[in-house]
Amino acid sequence: MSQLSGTATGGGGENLLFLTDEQLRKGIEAMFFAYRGFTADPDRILETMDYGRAHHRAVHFIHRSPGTTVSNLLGILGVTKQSLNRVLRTLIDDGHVRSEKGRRDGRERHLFLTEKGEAMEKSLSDAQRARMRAAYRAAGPVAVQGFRQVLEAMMDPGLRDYYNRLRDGA
Amino acid sequence: MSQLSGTATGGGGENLLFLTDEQLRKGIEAMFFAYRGFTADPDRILETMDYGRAHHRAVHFIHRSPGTTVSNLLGILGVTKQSLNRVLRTLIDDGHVRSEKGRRDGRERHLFLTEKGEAMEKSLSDAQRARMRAAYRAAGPVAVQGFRQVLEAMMDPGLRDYYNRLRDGA
DNA sequence: AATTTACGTCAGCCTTGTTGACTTTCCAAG
DNA sequence: CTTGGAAAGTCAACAAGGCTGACGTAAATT
Repeated sequence: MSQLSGTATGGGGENLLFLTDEQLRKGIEAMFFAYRGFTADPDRILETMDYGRAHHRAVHFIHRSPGTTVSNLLGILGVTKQSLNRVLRTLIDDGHVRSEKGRRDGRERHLFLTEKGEAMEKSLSDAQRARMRAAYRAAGPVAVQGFRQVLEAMMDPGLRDYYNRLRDGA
Repeated sequence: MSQLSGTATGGGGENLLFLTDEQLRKGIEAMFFAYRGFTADPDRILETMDYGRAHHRAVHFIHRSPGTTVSNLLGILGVTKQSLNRVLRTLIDDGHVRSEKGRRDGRERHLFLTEKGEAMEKSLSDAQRARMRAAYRAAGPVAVQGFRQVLEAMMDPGLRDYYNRLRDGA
């Protein structure tokens, strides 16, 4: 590490004019530990119902975009249809998701949460939002703005498009 | 969505005085998509060497804290010793990691990267840092500050302690 | 001397990802 | 109207990487 960074503000080391490997490494570790926290609460709930993170992801995006198709979901989640199908199968069998044949295009299946599914989604996202809300409150509005900016810049372009399409109401 | 937020700045909707479920959901999705980007580059490299994310995590923290013990690593990674051992076993067999019996406490095993291991770590972290650096550059120093603040607030307290201990040089 | 700690390992199980092959259904273009 | 290709579902087999439980060994602690 160069002596140059010795001039940065003591404790925090917030001088980001040059992005040292040190500072980048801290960001990497922050992502790692924060993601653990991010998933911890829903994970605990999912465990009690014999579901996993994969189910949560599917439920989240079906809730977010009711009537979305399977191939749409495949694109968002980035898994194979066999993998998704296994998860979707159990969700449908358990009465959390309803699959409806497309009226315009009969090959497509449009996915919806049932009332039961919506209730489950709510319990999962309530837990996740609670932590997010606490973090937002603790960090403040300016930090939240920066948080989102950095995350968006980290996404793969293709996924960023998905993200923005969702954001603007797909 | 209440009409009240209609007064927020047009495009961004950055009024975060009340944390709506909408805004929190965007943050949740941002975490999801960004984490995918975060792991994408190392994942591609790891694939070529028959390693997975688990190996990357182990290598990262051994590089970060050379001489760290197995139980230390267990605490940081939050997996069982059987799970970690499987990964560690292959890393040692492949000559990426060296395990050294403790001199003060002979029960402990201190873990180090070999030269080969350091080289691998560098190729992985170079890739990950490149994306992080680009994101930091794109978002700017203020955003980076906020990014870190929110992430830290999202961590579980126990993991936050680990994070800070690492941060301040363990 | 007995107990506890740190580590390693065997065996078996589960989730969630993968590939490959095959079928059904249906839209659209020739 | 036929045919090609897209969307979906399914079967089978496999791998990574989690997990639990049980057991063994060396070394520190009491």
